[in-house]
Amino acid sequence: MIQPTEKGFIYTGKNFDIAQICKCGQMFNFFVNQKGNYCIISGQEFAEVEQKSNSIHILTSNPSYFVNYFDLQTNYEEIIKAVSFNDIMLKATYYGGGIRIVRQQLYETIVSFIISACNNIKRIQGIIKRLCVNLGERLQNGEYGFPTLKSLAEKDENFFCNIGCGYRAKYLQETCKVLYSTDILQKLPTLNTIDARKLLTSLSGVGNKVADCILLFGLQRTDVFPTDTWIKKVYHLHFENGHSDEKISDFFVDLFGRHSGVAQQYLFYYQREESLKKNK
DNA sequence: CCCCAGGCGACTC
DNA sequence: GAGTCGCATGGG
Repeated sequence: MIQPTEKGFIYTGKNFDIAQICKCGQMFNFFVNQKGNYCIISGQEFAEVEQKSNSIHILTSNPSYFVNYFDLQTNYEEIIKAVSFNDIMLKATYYGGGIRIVRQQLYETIVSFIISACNNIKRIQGIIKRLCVNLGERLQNGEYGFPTLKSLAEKDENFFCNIGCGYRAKYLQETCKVLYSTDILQKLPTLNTIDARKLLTSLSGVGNKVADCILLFGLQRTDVFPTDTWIKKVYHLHFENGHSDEKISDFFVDLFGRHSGVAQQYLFYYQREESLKKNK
């Protein structure tokens, strides 16, 4: 399944599509290079992913980091079987069968999803890129890593404003400072999902939806179901009309249980790609 | 010009 | 607890 090479490693397992992984809205710090390969920056680590028909070539100086990052020890075929019990999920898992939930660094996830609030994905990527170029360390290949928490905590509201964060500037400044000067980041992984969500929503700029994304993408809690505008479309099209975000989230957690977060990614990707196609 | 984007916080009742 | 509103900025 995982075979080391001189330049990284090769993955020959199932359920891996790098375009789907990048486009399902879980991470923002990536780009497509001249060869058409997806390049991922996570923290200070970098990987170029070459998707071939029967194998995934991952070029990186830190293979073990990306074996963990891409969640390669988890069997997604089992999860797909478990959640594909109705028509819409059969379609969504067929459509996005190569999605995996990547294991991102916690503070990077918190910062990224504060930026994501009421924002579009292109602009989120632009803001994060500017964060990296302004504050991140330069990597060997000329790209910039994600800034350290310390460097973020030292910046004032004006800095975040100037790189285009809009009204999220204050949230970012406050939360980075709090994360740097407390033990919240160390404590979060030790808490159960309910208590971790409570602690997360005490942070500036973190409400229920952003907290659920942090729980899912930064703390690997798949028993949550982030409800955003795309999920609301799915809910209204295939289930019921109305209801608060909170109720929609509860409905889907009841439906999907411990696989809720993964199911959410299939539905998000399916609905968003379908909508984008129609608008072309 | 418009509406929308992986919402949040403050305020109201 | 639920409903409204302002918030910055850019994509389409």
